[in-house]
Amino acid sequence: MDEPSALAAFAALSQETRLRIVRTLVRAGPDGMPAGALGEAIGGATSSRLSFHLTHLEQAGLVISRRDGRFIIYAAVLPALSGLIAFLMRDCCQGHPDICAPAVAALACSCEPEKDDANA
Amino acid sequence: MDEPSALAAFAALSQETRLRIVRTLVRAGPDGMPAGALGEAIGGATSSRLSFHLTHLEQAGLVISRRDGRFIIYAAVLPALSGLIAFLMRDCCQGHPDICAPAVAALACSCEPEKDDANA
DNA sequence: TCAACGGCTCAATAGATGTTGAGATAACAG
DNA sequence: CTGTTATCTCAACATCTATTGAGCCGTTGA
Repeated sequence: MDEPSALAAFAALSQETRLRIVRTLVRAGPDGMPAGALGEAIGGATSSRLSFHLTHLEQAGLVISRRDGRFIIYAAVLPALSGLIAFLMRDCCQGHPDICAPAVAALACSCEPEKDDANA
Repeated sequence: MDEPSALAAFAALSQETRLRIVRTLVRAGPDGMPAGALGEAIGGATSSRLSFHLTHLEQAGLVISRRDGRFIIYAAVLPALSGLIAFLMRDCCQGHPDICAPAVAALACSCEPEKDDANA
């Protein structure tokens, strides 16, 4: 993750429609979901607007697309998201992990939606 | 962390000068550094430009300021940064940690300044 | 082949954003 | 009190960005 990539990613995430798209795709998991369903999930997005934002997100490397019949399936790119924050937090504590430990711990919790379901 | 806050934070980070400010402050640690030194560290920022961006970052909750004599010291707000990615990754694996484990692991490594940073 | 459907592309418009330069404010030293 | 340093404020301008609506492309099934 270099500076231009990070800038592009943050810019992509700084827009309401795009942020909702990414969050919806994160929840959708690795299988992703088609553009149309995405539009319904986030609400009030015309075909053209949705396409514009999806293209923007794909160019920023935050989502990927694949065609399945007449649908186009989009999915979130999790490594891009984590790489983003890694870029931001790099050298955050200069060898003093106690400084940033709370921050890192908060991140790990985002994987556990309250239910302590075991591994898979 | 709610959606409007996250949008403001991502917008704040989507600008080259501001991203550099935040990263410089993250490296500077909890003690922060004065605006002038910050300007020299990131290069080519006039007083007015720097102030504009610092105000923007402070309103987004990513940095805080305090006056020390005739200096104004700025420092990064680490919880805001981690809260940001937690908001983004929430429910990322729906109870299947193996999906997002690599992403989370990448974040934890950002505390170790072992790898050489080739930022642009 | 055709029509229906899902999604994309394009150009124009309106709104948001960053930069600049001059000036103002606050604190310190003499 | 005066000058200097450090930083902020303000208004104008140039630039970038999002939205809209019309139209196009590819896939499917009869």
